Amino acid sequence: MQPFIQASNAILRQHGYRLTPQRHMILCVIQEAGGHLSIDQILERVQQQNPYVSLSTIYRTIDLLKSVDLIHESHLPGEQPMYETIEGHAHHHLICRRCRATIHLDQELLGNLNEQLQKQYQFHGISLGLVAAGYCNNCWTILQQEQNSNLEQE
Amino acid sequence: MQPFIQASNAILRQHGYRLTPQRHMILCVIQEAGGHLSIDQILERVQQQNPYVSLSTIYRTIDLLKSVDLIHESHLPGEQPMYETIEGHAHHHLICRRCRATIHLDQELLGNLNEQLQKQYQFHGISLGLVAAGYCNNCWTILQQEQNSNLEQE
DNA sequence: ATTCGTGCAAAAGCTTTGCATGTAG
DNA sequence: CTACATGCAAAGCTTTTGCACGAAT
Repeated sequence: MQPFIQASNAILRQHGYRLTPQRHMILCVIQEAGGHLSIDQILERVQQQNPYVSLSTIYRTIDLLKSVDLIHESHLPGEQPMYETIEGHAHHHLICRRCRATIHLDQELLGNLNEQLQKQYQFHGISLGLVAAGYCNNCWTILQQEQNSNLEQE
Repeated sequence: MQPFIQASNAILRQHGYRLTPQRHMILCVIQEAGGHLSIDQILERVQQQNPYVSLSTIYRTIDLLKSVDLIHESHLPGEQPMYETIEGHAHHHLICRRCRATIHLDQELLGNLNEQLQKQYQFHGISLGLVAAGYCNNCWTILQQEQNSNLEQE
């Protein structure tokens, strides 16, 4: 068994939950994807292994995994909520507004911002979420071309 | 008329839209609030001025204002989407998970992150959105007390 | 006259819940 | 045996859409 699953099992048991086959599948699917998965995508991939897993189980499991901090939810404006495993460190995202390509950014980018805010505003248990949206080089070029051809038509 | 409304009007007209009474009210409500407003809160405040404005108008107007970059949407996991005016500069937030107090953070906090990302990933037109969520000092104290009394009951 | 915007009501999603059945400890 | 999990179906929300009326150009 993968160490990731062993660790997850331990955490679940600490909270009084069992690692059922469904929960196991869902965890594996999310981890193997590496990146963001929506509820739909999780359902689809889980059902490839067992078509009888229901959508409500996905929802309930996601809630449960969130509550014990095994997975993290991020919710970009205009998008479905996405889920990914946490595995110890937070991460941030750089997204292309056009092709939706997503680059994962390192926690270090934000330096000591966490402690800074904690001190300055006396907040506790701060979690940071950075979303950077722009246009990747490729899409930027395409957009430029589109603009040019629009101008010519007028 | 406020300069903010004049500017908004100009931007709307540039895109071929009109500044209708409803759109005017919605813009004012969001700007006057200063911080984050949800769809519900916008509807409530708009209807204090005119009870016959419908929810679908709020949705449609919000979509339109987003599309011309007059307002910005942020969507924290487990919360409703929130809206605020942009007014030329990005801003970031520190939010208390319990009392919802919102502190506006300075753009400078993120330093040259923008240029850094631009160079490193060759992205263009990057806008940054930082959301920091935690517990303010007051709520943190209250939560501690609640936890203690829960333990005693068991 | 024609295009744009709104309100209403219905429809469409997405998410949660109640309940009976099944499973693990 | 008891508590926990699941699947199914129904209910609950939030958001979007179709359509007819009204307003602006």
